Amino acid sequence: MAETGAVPRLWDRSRQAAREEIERTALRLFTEQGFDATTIDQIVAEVGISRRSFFRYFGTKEDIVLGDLVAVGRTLRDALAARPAEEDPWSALRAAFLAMAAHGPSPERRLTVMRLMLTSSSLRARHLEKHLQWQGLLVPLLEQRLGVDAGAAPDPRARALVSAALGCLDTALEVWTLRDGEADPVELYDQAVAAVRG
Amino acid sequence: MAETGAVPRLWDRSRQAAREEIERTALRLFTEQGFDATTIDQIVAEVGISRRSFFRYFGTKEDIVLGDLVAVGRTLRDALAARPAEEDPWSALRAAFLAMAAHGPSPERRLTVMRLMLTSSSLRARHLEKHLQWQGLLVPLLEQRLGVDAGAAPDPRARALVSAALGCLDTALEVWTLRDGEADPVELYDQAVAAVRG
DNA sequence: CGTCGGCGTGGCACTCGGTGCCAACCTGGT
DNA sequence: ACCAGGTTGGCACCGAGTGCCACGCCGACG
Repeated sequence: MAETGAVPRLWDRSRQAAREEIERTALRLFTEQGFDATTIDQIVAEVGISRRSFFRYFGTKEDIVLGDLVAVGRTLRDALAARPAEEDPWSALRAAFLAMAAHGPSPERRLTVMRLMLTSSSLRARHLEKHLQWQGLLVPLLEQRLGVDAGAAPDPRARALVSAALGCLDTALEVWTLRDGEADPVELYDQAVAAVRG
Repeated sequence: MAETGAVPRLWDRSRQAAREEIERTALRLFTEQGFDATTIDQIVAEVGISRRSFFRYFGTKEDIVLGDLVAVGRTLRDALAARPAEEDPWSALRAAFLAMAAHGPSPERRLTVMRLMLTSSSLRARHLEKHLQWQGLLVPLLEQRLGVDAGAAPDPRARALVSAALGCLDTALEVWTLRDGEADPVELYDQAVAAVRG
């Protein structure tokens, strides 16, 4: 009860190992037969754990693929908060995305995940929900940056900026995936932003 | 077998009436107790039809609120296709949105729907899926407009533009809802676009 | 007028994702 | 040896959907 999160306790390691084994097996099945066509029962049968235990590692089936959305959102928010206040919104958001990307998974894993996302609409939907969560974290920071009065009537500007920037990010990653990871994601993002700001 | 869809047959009217009654009852329950907390069983019990029949009127629970996403998408695509080819993308998309809005529901109904959407994440997710469908319809038109070679490697520009514009639309409607429908949605949309293109 | 055929409907059984609850168990500390 | 916290698995259960089939209403046709 005294301490939480600071010291990684012993069993954390085996727990992490179990998580990773579930993840590996599940991703293999997903790519083999498709995300929607793969059932939880299949996964737990191959891993050798019970259905019930599976849900102690992953809250939902989509979480296996999407990972910890909240944690990534927090690093994104922190990265944005760390940018100088005078920086214009698009530059600040771009820098924050770059900082987040540094903490992300390997390109191969990201490619696998993105390929799955392009084929399963339920997965896409959850992914978009994640972006909404991020929006909730980023909008206040951007409103502060724009000098919006927090007490006044809701203002569309910060929301629209965050939404557009996340849209550019998604677009860049989607095109990157369609090109089998051959192109530079940052360049694709910049092209997307340039087209939007036209 | 000879004819489909052209002549509205007799029973279409009562079928339409049934649909509307389900819709009314469901929307009332949703606003009273929340979307997620309302079960299909509750709805069908109040309307007096069977569970099985409900699913012949609405494919999913979310469809009651969201309506026919595909049909709206088609009118949106047609409206965009009808714009002159020289028009710049943002203006063309704006005009297409306005044309779509003319075919939309009443402001009260839209306000109810939007309020529900702001409270249920599953509803939001399906709504975003709908936008993805729209994106699939609009992107080819916009690529043609931008002179993108359809056979070449995927290009992020048209995708980003559509995504950003839809984001602005959503933002405008969200803020409009947060202001209880008092503001002018078109003005909010223009503010959103201006902030993005800043 | 009787019957045939199409169509909506209801009911049943089933799948799948997800949750609450509880008993068994392992493991480390006293 | 015993206790406590945490893990696991099994069971029952819920809610959204789907496939299948039998019933019943209706209009058409002989």
